[in-house]
Amino acid sequence: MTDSKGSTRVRAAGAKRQRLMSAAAEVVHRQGAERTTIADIARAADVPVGNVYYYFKTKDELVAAALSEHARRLGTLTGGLDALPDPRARLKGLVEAWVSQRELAARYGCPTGTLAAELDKRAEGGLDAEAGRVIRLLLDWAERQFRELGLPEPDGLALTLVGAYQGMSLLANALREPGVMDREGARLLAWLDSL
Amino acid sequence: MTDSKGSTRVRAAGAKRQRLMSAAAEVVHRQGAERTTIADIARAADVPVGNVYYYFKTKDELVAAALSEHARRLGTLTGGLDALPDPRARLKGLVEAWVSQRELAARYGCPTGTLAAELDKRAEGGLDAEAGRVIRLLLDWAERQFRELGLPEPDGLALTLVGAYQGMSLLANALREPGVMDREGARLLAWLDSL
Amino acid sequence: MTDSKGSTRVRAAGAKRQRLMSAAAEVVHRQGAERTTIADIARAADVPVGNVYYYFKTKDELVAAALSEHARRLGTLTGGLDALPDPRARLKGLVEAWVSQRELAARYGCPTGTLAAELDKRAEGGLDAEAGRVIRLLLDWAERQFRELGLPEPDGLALTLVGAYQGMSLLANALREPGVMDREGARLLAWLDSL
Amino acid sequence: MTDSKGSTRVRAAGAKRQRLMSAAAEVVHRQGAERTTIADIARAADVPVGNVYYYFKTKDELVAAALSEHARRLGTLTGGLDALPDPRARLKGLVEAWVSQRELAARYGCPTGTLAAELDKRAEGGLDAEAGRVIRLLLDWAERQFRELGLPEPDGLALTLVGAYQGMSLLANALREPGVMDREGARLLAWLDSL
DNA sequence: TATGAATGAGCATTCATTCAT
DNA sequence: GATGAATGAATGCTCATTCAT
Repeated sequence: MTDSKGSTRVRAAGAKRQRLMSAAAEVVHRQGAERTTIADIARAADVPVGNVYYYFKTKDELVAAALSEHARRLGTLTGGLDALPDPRARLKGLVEAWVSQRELAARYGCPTGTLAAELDKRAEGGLDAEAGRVIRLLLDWAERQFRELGLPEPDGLALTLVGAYQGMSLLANALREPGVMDREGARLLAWLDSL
Repeated sequence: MTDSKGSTRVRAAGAKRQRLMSAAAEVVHRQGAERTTIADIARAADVPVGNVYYYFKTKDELVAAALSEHARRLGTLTGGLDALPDPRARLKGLVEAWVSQRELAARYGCPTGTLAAELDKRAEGGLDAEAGRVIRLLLDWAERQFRELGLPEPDGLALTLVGAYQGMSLLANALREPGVMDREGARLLAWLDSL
Repeated sequence: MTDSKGSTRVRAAGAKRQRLMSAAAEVVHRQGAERTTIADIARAADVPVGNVYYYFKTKDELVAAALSEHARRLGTLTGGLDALPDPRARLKGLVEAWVSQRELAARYGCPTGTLAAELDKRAEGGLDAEAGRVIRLLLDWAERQFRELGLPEPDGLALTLVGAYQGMSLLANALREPGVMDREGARLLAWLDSL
Repeated sequence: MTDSKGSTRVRAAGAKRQRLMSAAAEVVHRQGAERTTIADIARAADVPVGNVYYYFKTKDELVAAALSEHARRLGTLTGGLDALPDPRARLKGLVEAWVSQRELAARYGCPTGTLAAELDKRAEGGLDAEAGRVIRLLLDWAERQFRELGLPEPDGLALTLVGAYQGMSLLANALREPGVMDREGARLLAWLDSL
């Protein structure tokens, strides 16, 4: 019931860190990593600029944090889908989740995909590999569903599915047409049913 | 055979501008628009920094030039394919061209796609729409082929084809696996044959 | 006598800002706004260049600060004169103050006047109007004195007085003759007595 | 009657030079010397940038040319007034000429005065002295008229007259009020009559 | 002479990162 | 831990001047 100052502080500190990660995820998705300044993120998280460095030693660490925040959100999504008994239903649920984000996708693209594309242009840091790892998480989850369905080459199917998602997000974004998400989403659902 | 002084100068000037466009296309593809400095492009084109501004008034104009250079190359590619009598063969030729670029795609992604993703995060300038327009060129070309084949919803098929390309490029890039291009390329060829 | 850390910091920060304003006022008066670089002001204020932007977001803001510094000094001058009981004595005190600055005027002109002339050539920014406002302060003060003397058309008299000051400063400056200030100053004193 | 190519060329060259001087006078008056680029003047004179340097070796020479163009125009004005039999009428004619330029003065100030103020802030070049010389021409002319009227201290009267002109131009400009020119102009006319 | 093109020094501004308290 | 302030390297862009023809 009582909170020692210490634990309050720790909790507050943890909250601050989380606030920074969340803000980083949002702002970086919207503006891209390169155009996002530490000050942007600090402002969004309502944390003084000088204080950010207590939680993240470099900007790259903050970008990595944004990435892992997106991974966490992806985990929450697939974790929820795992409750469904049918693997096919899980995959279709994933596609439906994508389509439900159509507006965001048309405006800013897939958070992980666009970040991956951006980070892959960097020579230094190793952040590029990090983005690949998050995408691999998604691929692995999809592959598990396809395998559970007993389909051949579940890894190839996962590649096709996730590739289609990245492609449709990019097109919706580049053309600024959320409708692309609906159209391609419907096609993917039909495809999943046909397997 | 002989060159008047005048035409030499004009040709040289044109050559320099072309050299800058080409350099911009390459460097921007490799480093991204944001991380590319005017100096980078100037160095790659072997042009003094100050002179770049004689040809392009702003960095944005140079990025636009890079984009249109990619559009030009795309035009060259599809223009060549147009010589083929069969639309299906043209589409398959396109996919094969994509696959043949697997190494570049795995390292830097699709030039137009990654640039579109980057530019779409900008509020100012009209550069974002510009990238969309280049992608639309590709979509339109593909749609024409599908229509010539007498297939229903040629625009949707084009969306699926180009989307698959963007997706596979992004995955190959994020995972640093050129093999993705081969695998998905083969699938696309089979799909085209099945239509 | 003792300074808490906080107040020291605040005072130091305020002192730095003031130092920048003061340096800007001086350097801009000497070199003109256009020929003055941020580095010039930073050097004069003994502040690292990059730090200047913590206090003033643009060069224009610094020029505006220089202007308001001059307005402040003008306010100090007229404020001191307000202590005199006789309005005529106040006006003559103003003229005497001008004459006492003869060397500075002959070298660099009236700070506000020359700045106004320079800024009025700019289309952008609202800085031109700003200079006019400072001059209006002087006009208004003079008008109040003339009105208190019960003279007709006090605004016209103020215009004549301030105009004469601007004119003599400009001539003294253009001819590099401080004597112009003495000569015209004496005439103004006689004129004030004759009213 | 016949024009050899040579003389045509010379005449054309002279015309070009004059066009440049005239353009320089106008543009520098409007934008100030510092904000005026060689390209601005070249454009206004319809002369290719590279060619400007054939007529004026440096930008400073062009500014000096602008100054001497203003001196020439001043000479034309006073030369015209010299035709009047009465010196007082000449002086009043000068004031009336000033007032007739009220709009220009309110917008850009006196060409010579503002240029003098700007150039006097320069250490190098000696252009500053040049501006003083043009103003001296005006002072001398006015002094001659006052002397011819048999008035004491004609040089002081000239100083007062020209100073008033500079002052009213500056105020009209700073306040953006052409009315200042009318008001002070009327006062000067009355003053001339009272002498 | 005429002219488009070339050159490089200089400047305002941004921003990640560090420091002092 | 918290915070405003400090720091300096980097970058886009301008422009007077020069060059090649």
